[in-house]
Amino acid sequence: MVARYIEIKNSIKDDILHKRYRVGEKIPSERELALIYGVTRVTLQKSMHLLEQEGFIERIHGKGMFVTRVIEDNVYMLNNGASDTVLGFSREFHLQAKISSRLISHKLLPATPEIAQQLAVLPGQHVHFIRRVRLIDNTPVLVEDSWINAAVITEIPDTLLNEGSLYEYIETYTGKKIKFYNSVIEGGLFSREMADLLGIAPGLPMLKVSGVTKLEDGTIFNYSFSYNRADKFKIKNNWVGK
Amino acid sequence: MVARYIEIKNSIKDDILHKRYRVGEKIPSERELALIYGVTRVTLQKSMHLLEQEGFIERIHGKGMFVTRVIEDNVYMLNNGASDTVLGFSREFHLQAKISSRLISHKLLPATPEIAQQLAVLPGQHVHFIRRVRLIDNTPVLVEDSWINAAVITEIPDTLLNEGSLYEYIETYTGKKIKFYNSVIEGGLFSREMADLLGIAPGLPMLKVSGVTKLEDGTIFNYSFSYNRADKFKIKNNWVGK
DNA sequence: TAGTGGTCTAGACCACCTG
DNA sequence: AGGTGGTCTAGACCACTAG
Repeated sequence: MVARYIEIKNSIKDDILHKRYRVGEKIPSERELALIYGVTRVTLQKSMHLLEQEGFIERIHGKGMFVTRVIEDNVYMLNNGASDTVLGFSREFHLQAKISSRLISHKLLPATPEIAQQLAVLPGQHVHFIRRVRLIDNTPVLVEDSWINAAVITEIPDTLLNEGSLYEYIETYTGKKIKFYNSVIEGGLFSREMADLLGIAPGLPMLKVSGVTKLEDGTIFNYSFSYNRADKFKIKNNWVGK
Repeated sequence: MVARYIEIKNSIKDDILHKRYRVGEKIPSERELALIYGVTRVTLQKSMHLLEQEGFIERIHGKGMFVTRVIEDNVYMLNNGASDTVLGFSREFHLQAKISSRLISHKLLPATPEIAQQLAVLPGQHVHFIRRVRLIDNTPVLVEDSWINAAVITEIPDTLLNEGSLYEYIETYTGKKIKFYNSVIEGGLFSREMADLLGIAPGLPMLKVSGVTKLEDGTIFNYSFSYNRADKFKIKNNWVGK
């Protein structure tokens, strides 16, 4: 059950990605597009506001809507903001490159006070601890530590952690979509331990992303840290006023 | 002329910040709030979707809307996403701390091809080059290089660059609001040159933010790089699905 | 079943931009 | 003046959650 305004947004995004509209070009007005797609202006506006937030168009009062210059790059974008859903690493990049993982550790542990607080469980409750090195085209690019509430996800097969998408597994396992991802990004340097796992020199620059992931019903299931090679990742940020 | 849904959003945000609603607490339903504020549900929903994006509440289908745990921290947040407008450094932090600047350089130069492309002007057109060290409570925390289209802003007083808010000056100068800020965030290490300007050791971790700033009519007026001490700044990221 | 948020309609008027 | 996006109304029905 996909909302009409999402379908329309994706349809127009497709038109932009397939160059049916060119960069800088004016696309049809709200009233025209509403007629074309057979919806009211309110619905169409929801689509276009989304598309603006995702950085594909600019809406300019009195003038119209224009296709934005798209940033191409040779590094990967964490959070390109161009998705309706929280995808996770595998689903985010699997179309662009070969994604794989090396499982370093997977244990069931009692939650420390800090972990318990972040996962909104009682200290001592069982949580999965998972450490993985993640690779793009067979090059290690990041280390990820995840704590997962074992009351939400009892069983996590190790084969999945080496190959599949954990987020996809959790969505099918729980029957709920992932909706929230609140994260904080910091800059830092790779420690000896992390650098060894990635096969690089310690002291190189790192982007650290930490945060919690929640299902659409508000359940927190994941608290994670990822330590990303700063030469491999950037973060895009499309700020639109009002 | 402030839109009603912005007023309502700010009113409820205020209620949260002043603890009139507590963390985790359920706030009144859309229908109740719409009645209270004397608007329709559609208008009220615009307010609440904004508030969700800014990370103050979570909307949960079938349950209600809940106040989110607010992250407190001893470092400063670049892009806390909690503003309707692009504020710039001075206006972003002046309520939290004493903000000042040290003007290192201010020249009028012909645009290089790269600068010209970013500012959407012809190479050789005049642009302001401004380098400033910016301080929070008298501690240097970042170096910022800005290129500003001199066709949009002819005159920039040096006193302003040492004391005031450049963005505020530009909004009054042009009579237009700043609407777009498209930026890219990277991790890196401080070079000798930058470290000397900040009075720190080279090789310390840095967050580099580069991007262009536009007015509400789409005019690009600023192309800038800022080099931020990674021990002083973080970036918050509230991802909400759909 | 009752209450919640999610989506959508068919209008209306306003503010901004261009010729 | 005519076209554009920005805001807002007064409804309606659907999907999810709880008791």
